[in-house]
Amino acid sequence: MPVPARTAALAAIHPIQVVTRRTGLSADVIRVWEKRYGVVTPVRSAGGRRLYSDADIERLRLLAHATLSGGTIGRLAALSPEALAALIAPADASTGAVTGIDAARPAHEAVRRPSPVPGGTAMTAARDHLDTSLAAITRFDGVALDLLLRRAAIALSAEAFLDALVVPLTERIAAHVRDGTLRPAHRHLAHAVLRRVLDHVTTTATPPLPSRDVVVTTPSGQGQELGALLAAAAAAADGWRVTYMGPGLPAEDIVETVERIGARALVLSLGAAPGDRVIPRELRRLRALLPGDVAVLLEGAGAEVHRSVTAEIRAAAPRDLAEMREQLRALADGSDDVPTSDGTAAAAAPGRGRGRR
Amino acid sequence: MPVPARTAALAAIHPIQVVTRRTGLSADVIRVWEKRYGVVTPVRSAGGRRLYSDADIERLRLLAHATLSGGTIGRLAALSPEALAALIAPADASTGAVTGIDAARPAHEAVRRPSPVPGGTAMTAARDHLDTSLAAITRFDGVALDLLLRRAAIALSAEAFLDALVVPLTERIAAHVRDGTLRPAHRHLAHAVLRRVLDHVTTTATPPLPSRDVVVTTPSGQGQELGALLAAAAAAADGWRVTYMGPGLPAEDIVETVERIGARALVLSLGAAPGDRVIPRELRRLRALLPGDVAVLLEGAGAEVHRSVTAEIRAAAPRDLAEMREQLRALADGSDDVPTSDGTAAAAAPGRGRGRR
DNA sequence: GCCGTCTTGTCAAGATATTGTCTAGGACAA
DNA sequence: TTGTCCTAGACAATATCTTGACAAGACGGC
Repeated sequence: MPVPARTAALAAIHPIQVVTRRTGLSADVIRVWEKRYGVVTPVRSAGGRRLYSDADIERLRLLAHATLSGGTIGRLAALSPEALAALIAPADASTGAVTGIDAARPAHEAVRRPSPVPGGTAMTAARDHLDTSLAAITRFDGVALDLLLRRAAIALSAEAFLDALVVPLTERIAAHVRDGTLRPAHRHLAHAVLRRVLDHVTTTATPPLPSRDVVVTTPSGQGQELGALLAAAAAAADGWRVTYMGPGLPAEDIVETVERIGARALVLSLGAAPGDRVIPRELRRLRALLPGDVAVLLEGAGAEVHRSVTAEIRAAAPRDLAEMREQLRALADGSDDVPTSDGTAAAAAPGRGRGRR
Repeated sequence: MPVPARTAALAAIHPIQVVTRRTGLSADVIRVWEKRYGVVTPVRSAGGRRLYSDADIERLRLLAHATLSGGTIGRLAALSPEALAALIAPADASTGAVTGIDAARPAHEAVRRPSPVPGGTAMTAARDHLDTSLAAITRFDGVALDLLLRRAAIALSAEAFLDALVVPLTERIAAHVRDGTLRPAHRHLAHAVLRRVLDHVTTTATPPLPSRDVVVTTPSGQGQELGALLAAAAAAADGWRVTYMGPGLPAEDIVETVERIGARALVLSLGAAPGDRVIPRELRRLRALLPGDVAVLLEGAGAEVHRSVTAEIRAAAPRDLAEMREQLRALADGSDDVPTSDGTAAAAAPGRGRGRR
């Protein structure tokens, strides 16, 4: 195996506690795996303490994921990193993306993925994270929440993190604020942290190499950006190169962004704002200005509210993140059609070029 | 290891207490780190007292943050600033990104980074960053901009990064959009990236230890959050523990946040919105609800616009970041003796040792 | 189905290593 | 004089290490 020439990455300097955080394994397990199966061979400090390299950590994390999928460590321990990755990839491709981030190492290869279902274990794991996160919010501990979420993003797959943790978390927060268990200030704090973490997930999960481009934003008049960030993170974890533009973009600027980037898809996040007059107008203007072959996805509660306009501008309206993923994938698989919620094919006027420079 | 002749331009003039304030480390720790691990080598005054340069402080802050993630100071101390930064922001997927994209040129160029912190040339260094950043914006390259800014934040000191790069950059962008050289879409892109980077700077610069707390937000009706993030980053770099709450917070929620956290100061960022009726009302409500010993600072163009209210609610109105820093520092110095009129959560009483962890 | 064996994660105890804080005695600065 | 800073050493709190034991499942044979 070729040795990467990155000094920082080579440095084997992480004490076991860091490995604990980044792999989700207990220190005991890490040690016993080393002793019984020789999964890694960390160097030792002068005082005899184990010092792990990023590569060690990466391998441990791969193993941890692989065992979650059912294999026994005794057998997996002998496998090469490639074999491990191959084993995990079919079950959970997003791992590759998120993994690449922290370990700064593995390639961004397998972006394809068949079965989206993370599995029952991931759900229960996510529930734990959910409870601890809520506890942190309750005691108004933003730092702890930040840490917990980042850790969860690593421990869980990107998909599980978003679907089984972030989404339920925001819903629970909203519910608690409604029934008075939490104050609005709690929600603000949580949202501030969530924005930060989601932004982080998005940028780190975004594949560096040229790939399918998608622009994510919120139309003019929409201030709520959590949904947009969620969509951005989901798209990024799914192998799209995301350009996130923040909330409240006028139609002209959206169009210009899409054209300059040459994006194939545009995801707009719409909060529920019944009776809103601005949004429908912006959406119509958007479709008029937008190249015909750019697919438009309306994410969030607002898509339901403005359903007639949604149909009118030939936009897809995924019900949730899972549906959005499917539609994005359909888009990526070469078909220019995005299935709309009611089944009609949306978008795609392949004849008209988009006139890129 | 080349030993660069230290330019007198970057005066090493800070006594240890300033370092204490700006890093969140106790004087004991700073001294013992120097003695045991040689993390910095401050010059001495005629009387034998340590005098720290800004670069020293920056390094100490990086180290303090790096230890937070679990690394042991004994090993971290030997690391280069680049390696440290990579450790703190393991999310360096963007590095891989650009490396991969223009892989045409050898990676060495990126690794062999130049100029740590030249004193008098700090401004020229910042000018370079400014130009390259503007170029990235012009060609609509958000990924490159992100990378450039993060690098600059490491290469320059936090102060220089904010004052000599970010602030001028936003001004130049605004000017270019005005005169038509850049499109609004460019500005949106740049702001989206800037928000992300500033948020990152804020969190990484915020001292992990209990220290003086400040809450940064934007009052209800203010959507623009770049200024608030800028102020947050500046305060964090100055040793305050920042709780950033995002834009558009109603007075009640601001007050509740301040009280729950036990913050000593509140920074509100106000954009220029002449004729605004909501802001003055919110500000008055705020002062009425807020504990009397909480200092209020109004940052941004809006403070000028609402000058009468500013005076009425006994708020400071710094003209720029430098002035805000001064006022914050004065607050930090003076309040040692100021008794808390209200018995709420005595916060961090400085002076004696502060509890680690 | 039942029972022994193997696998695997967790825990305990006793010893070291590492690190932050504190004390004491003295010097310097305003 | 008073407050800040310096050095050196002592000390307490964590983190980690090693060895060994053990419980819960998984598995295979009867």
